Amino acid sequence: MTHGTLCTVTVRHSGGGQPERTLALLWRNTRQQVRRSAGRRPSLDVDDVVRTGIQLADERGLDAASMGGVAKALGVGTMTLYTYVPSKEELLDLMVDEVLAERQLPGPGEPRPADWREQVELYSEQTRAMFQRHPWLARVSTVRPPVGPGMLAGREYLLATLLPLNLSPRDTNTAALAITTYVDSAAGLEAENLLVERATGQSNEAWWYERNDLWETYFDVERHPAMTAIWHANGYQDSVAEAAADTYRYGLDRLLDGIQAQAETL
Amino acid sequence: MTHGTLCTVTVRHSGGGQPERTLALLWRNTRQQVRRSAGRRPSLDVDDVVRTGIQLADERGLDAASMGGVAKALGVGTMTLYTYVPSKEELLDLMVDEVLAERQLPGPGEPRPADWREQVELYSEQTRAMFQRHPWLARVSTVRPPVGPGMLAGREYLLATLLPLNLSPRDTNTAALAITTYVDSAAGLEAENLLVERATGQSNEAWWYERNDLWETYFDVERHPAMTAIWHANGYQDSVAEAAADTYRYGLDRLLDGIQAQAETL
DNA sequence: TCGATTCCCGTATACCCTACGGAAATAACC
DNA sequence: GGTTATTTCCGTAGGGTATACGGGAATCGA
Repeated sequence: MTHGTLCTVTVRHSGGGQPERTLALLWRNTRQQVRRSAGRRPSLDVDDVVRTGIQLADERGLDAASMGGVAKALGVGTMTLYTYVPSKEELLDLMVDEVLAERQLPGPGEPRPADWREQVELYSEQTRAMFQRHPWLARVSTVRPPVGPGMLAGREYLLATLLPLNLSPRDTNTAALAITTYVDSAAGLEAENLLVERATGQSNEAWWYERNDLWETYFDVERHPAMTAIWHANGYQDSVAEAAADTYRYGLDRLLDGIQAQAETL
Repeated sequence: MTHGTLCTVTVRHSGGGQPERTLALLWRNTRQQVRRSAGRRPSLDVDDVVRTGIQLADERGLDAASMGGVAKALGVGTMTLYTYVPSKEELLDLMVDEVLAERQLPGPGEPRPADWREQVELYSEQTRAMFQRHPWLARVSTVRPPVGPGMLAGREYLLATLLPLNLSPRDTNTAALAITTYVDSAAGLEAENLLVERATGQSNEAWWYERNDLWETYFDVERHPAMTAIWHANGYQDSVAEAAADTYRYGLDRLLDGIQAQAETL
């Protein structure tokens, strides 16, 4: 491999048959452990493993957070990790919920912005910052997510934000899902752009420039009049990063406009 | 591995340094080939490889579309594929653009629905159906996408749809990006739910049922009043599939409402 | 001191992608 | 027809991944 970078992404279909163990790990900080009596003392702890995985993924991409990589960073044998974490799937679950919990969202009873849109804004900004800190999140599937404290806190906050709109309970839930779908996806795209630039060492602009042949050799103006019109009207952003940021803002604003309009006709 | 399934997903950061070759492959059907003079006759053809990759991914998941798997399905040695396709990255690019091109969207001058919202609807339904046919698409990164005929046709159609709204050129483009972001993400989530059910052999409802401990042991009603309220008001859908479908519809409708409102105030 | 218990981890298996280089087939030319 | 250039075919090997297995090492209670 010369320039291209290959990322292998592990997708959690979590549990592997022992959901109780996974839940206990996810919620490990809400119950205190029973000190076991006999046996060798552990040299690590689950949080060490999870933290190291996150750090490696942040610095060198999700690939670096392999079982071997994490073990080496911790100075232990690869198989040692399996005494702390049942599998790579679970480790990824734990990493995800950990960073979800990093978002600073007010809990029930705590002070928050007055306007519901500003509250959603807070959610969206915290989530966006999370993706910027941990761009590998964009590569992790969100179906059957880790149902840990971080995920539940996010859902709770967003639902609480929407309750005052007095939509039907069903619509309130659906609106929250629509918002998270959009925010996660747009923020993930934005972060992924950064990640790919760092991982390949090539700017997005250089990538497009390499593909100049497209416009000169293959692009047919007759078949793409709208693209051509937008192009000539200078409708395309100068950089991919700018386009991603604009899209994020614009789409979220329009989505919230739509939800607001629906709430006001009730 | 007992129950859990691990998917390794290859993410294209395409090109690997030879963008001309990639473009030539993506647009292979728009220029006719020059018949080479000497040398052994090929027993396959790029389309055979791409089609087989798509078929395997459809039937048995993206994992099955490995170089070895595709080669075996074609009855050739693994390394033979490399005479048709420079790498796995490129193969995935070709698979993606192929299925993007499957969408039946009217080109310039061809008849289409009168209302712009119905036109967007057509785009969204075609895209959604595409994700249902090829759920592995949800696992493929869309940054630095394959700029082939399928992708360009989709962008052209959507932009043409939005032009009559008379937004600024910049906003027209941004609105199109916001729509594709939402549609791809929501449709991808929906398809992925199906995929995971098929891959694990476990329904989403069974998955949640396995996690009953969450509510009984870990869930704190005090810290999650909004979730609890929605729950008691029967706000949660009965099935994950239903929730995904509702979210898709609701979010797209509100997003289009927002765009329409903006267009009408001009 | 002697289990019992727990942690540590080397080895082996089964995948993955792909660089390399030689064998086989074909066409053009002499 | 023989030679040569060109292209396809693909076995082997190397380096990556996750993890099942089983034995060795450490620690506590009795």
